[in-house]
Amino acid sequence: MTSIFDYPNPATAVDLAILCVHDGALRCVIMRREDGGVMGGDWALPGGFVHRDGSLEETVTRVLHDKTGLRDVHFEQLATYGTPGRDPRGHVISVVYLAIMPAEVLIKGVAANPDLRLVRIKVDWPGETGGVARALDDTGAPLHMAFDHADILGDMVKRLRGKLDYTPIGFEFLPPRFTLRDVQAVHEAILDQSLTKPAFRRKLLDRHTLRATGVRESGGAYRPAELYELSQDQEE
Amino acid sequence: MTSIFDYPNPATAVDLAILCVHDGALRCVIMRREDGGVMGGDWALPGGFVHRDGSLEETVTRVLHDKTGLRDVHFEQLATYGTPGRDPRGHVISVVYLAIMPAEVLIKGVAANPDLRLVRIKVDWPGETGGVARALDDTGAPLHMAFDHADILGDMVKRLRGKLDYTPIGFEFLPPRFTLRDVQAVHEAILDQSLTKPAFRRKLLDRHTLRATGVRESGGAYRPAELYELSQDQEE
DNA sequence: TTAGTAATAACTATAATGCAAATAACTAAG
DNA sequence: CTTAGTTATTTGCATTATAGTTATTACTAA
Repeated sequence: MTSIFDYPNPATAVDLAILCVHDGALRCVIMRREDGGVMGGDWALPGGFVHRDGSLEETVTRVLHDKTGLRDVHFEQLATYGTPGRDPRGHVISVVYLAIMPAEVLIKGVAANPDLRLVRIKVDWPGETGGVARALDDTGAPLHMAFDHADILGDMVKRLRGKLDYTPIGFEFLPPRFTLRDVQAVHEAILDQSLTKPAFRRKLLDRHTLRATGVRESGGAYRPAELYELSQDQEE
Repeated sequence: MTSIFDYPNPATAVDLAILCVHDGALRCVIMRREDGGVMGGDWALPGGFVHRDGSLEETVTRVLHDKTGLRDVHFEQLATYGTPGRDPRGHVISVVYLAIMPAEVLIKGVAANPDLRLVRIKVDWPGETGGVARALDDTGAPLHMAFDHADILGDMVKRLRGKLDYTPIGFEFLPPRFTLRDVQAVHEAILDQSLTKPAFRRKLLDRHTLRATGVRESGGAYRPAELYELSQDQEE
């Protein structure tokens, strides 16, 4: 019997935007391309092909672990990109996922693989206008992204900005216990604008049900901030 | 040379949620399944496979035209579903798109194909909580959806509700000229709750730059409402 | 003990929103 | 020609949310 699988199908891949917020900026993991030079691009999002009878989520988990050694990370689907010609190897449809975690976790994962770099993501448009994003190295020089990955990173920033106010996604960038200033730093990095402190505090305490732990930050000079955590029912 | 295309890939399909608002309810096109009986489901979203070197957008246009005869319709990506076992024919990854148009346009398209029905979509959860949706026929009886299509319809409602306030997506359900009451009817149908008229007017005239045409509704009894249109710069 | 700094709280002004009523525009009937 | 009936549109007010400023508190370091 003839099956749809006997016809030439495009291949399906999963690409990951592995993210954290560090030093006041949104950062993403990019990977040096092995077969570079075919196009101009030298850097790309880490990814892998979806195997027959493997789920998209399994593929995300596999790619994430293969590249960074990390497990048990929050991820969610961004969008799917399928324009022919976007990959010079052939027709590849990429389902892109965001993987979000605290900076201290991701920095360890990136250190384990010399092909990976954790770069600053910068956009030239305000708010949720949309457009491409650039990946900047530590000196501020832009790294050229392969395929349509600059567009994908732009869509990623737009999505994060849109969800930040109405969902608890910002907390995925933080460890289980965090100060309110930490949350504000995450929001400011993603929105690329400074926010007024008291207004932000109140909005936060209203919208997401945070629980004050009573425990305070330690080690720093000056007055220590209180540590908060998400109350159980809000943790998705 | 060995290529990734020599390995068994899952097939990629595009499924469409073809939508309008009519008679105070959000409605979607569903299709009688040819090979029904394999699972319990008899109705599904119309779809088609993505051909090698064909783009996702081309596939959307093709499926839409093949099933309804319609062209030049607004569409946008919802999400991608790839759990193995969701389709009994084999491992199929579906990229789902929303296609949105005025009711009078869609009703004509559905009439052209006896396998299609335009059914009311109903959810049991408030706001943007999320969950499954049900498809109801004209008598209010639920029609059983095949595969994971009830989940997809639920995600669709959630997405529409989320975008309604912050994007001009609601206007895609309306012809180029419309009354403010028409816009309110679209919002009420999608949100499944009634809104207060003056507040809704103001929000609309602030957020989206509408232009009053000076022309008035004709034919109806009682005071005719003024017709508005989107001002050029807001039309996406 | 005291100065310095950041976290937190209190206060005030402004803007957004929700509700209720009043006015305007039209049809249809007397 | 007038009037009742119905819906569109505008207006005004009460309420709530939001932003910005200032004061207070808690801690470190000298």
